[in-house]
Amino acid sequence: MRIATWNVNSITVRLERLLSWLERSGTDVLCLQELKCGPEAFPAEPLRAAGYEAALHASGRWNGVAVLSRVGLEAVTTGLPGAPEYEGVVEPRAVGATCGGVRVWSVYVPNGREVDHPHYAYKLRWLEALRETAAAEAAGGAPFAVLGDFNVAPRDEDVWDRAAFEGATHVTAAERAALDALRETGLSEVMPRALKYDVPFTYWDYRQLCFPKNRGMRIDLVFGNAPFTAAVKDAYVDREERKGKGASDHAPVVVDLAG
DNA sequence: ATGACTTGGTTACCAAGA
Repeated sequence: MRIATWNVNSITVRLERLLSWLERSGTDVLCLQELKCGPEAFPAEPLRAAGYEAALHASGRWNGVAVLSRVGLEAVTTGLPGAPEYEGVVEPRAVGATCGGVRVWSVYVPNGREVDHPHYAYKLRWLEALRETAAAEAAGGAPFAVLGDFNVAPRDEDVWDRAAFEGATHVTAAERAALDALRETGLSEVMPRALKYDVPFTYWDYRQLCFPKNRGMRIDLVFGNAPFTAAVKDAYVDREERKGKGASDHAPVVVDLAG
């Protein structure tokens, strides 16, 4: 089974690329983030025609997540239990589903903006809610994974220049501690191969030729429990999808499971 | 040079992304 996660930065703009990539990659289950559409604008019909059911959590202009599956889609959970509010709103940033016997969550962790911004405290609260859900679901013998845009670089080498991130979000001790707390629920990270260069970055800013210069970040992550990671045969970042006109600023992370 | 793209919406500018 091939499982992937991809922040598409608008499913409306990316639809033709998405359909093309699904066919080319042969992905069975895809976790999507930043749909940037409401449920009325979600392209359920073209995806169904391509063979994919969808579990959706979306509300409009910002955020929005989905799980696409062509191997079954059951036990959908819309939203993270206990998710915190931001400015009075619980944003659509998580959706869970069981696909072909594998329990997956597609997550879009809040950006945080600046370390002294309320969005940063919200990010840490949101990661704590994710930890609680993982603690409730990761135990047991069934494969379980959380995949998505975490907006956290786990290690210093996961950003193109550590000095450029001094004082910035995505690299702070508190954010990395939140990932450590997630690991303590029994999850470990599935480290993808890089198809070029040494570190498998997953995001490159649109500006300043960041992609050609490989000024990237590794912030799209996969955490699985032991039954999930034991089944992993291969994992890589498909940086080819970041190329060309009309690309998302994130590349898909692909995981191949035995069976 | 406190910006350099891209996206969708309170559109001919703005917020947000990271």
